[in-house]
Amino acid sequence: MTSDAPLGVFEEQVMLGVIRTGDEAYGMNVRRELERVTGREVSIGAVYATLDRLEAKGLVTSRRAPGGARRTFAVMRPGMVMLAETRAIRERLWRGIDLARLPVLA
Amino acid sequence: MTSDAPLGVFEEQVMLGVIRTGDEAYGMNVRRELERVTGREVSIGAVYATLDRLEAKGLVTSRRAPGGARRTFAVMRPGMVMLAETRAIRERLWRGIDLARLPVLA
DNA sequence: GTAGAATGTTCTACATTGTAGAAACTTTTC
DNA sequence: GAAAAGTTTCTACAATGTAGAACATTCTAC
Repeated sequence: MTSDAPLGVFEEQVMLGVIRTGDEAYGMNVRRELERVTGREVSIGAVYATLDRLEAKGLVTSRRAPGGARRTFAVMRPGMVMLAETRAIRERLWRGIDLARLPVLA
Repeated sequence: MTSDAPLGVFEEQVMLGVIRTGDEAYGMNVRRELERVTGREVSIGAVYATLDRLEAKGLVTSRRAPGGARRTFAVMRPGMVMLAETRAIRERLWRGIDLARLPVLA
């Protein structure tokens, strides 16, 4: 149940971007969605490199409409599991921490 | 308000580990806390390498009790800010996503 | 007080992930 | 059918993740 090798932060973001854009999840669109939601610039190269790596790991699939230019992606079950695990672990680490009530140095 | 360069996942974990262990936040202890909470093995080298990088970025400080062996760490204000930002962005990306109700391929 | 065990830190080396941007390819528009 | 717009691929490098052995310090028992 606990597949090893944690997701990197950008990997997680990209997967979430794919899920968020649903049917329309091709590279450029994922990029746009990520920029929209995070408010940060995302280079297109970064998106594809990450998508390719996720696909190589079997967390994501891609297909291209016959004779089409766009390559659309979808998150596969193992990807979902990874996302869930990643989140659960983080949840536990954050539990009980309230940054606002914390003594700070400098 | 939005300092650039996102935190890596292990960087975030280590900072949370430092916060969690409070006064007792020296390397070995942070490691133990991380293993306890995440349920995964963490190599001590990884912890220190990360701690050193975080210190180099000014997100964390360390000091050693005079003539003591242990080096204890604490998260500094910029580190807190980073943690908060990292979390906020992720929150936005996850908002509205429910992994349980999602069509999956394979 | 000293040898050995236990605890803790540093160092080195390499694997994986993050990132940018130009090149190449497709589709659309005129 | 050529230029423009949109999309993907490729290449190269930077930053982060990771392991483990070497080294230093403290503790314990004698």
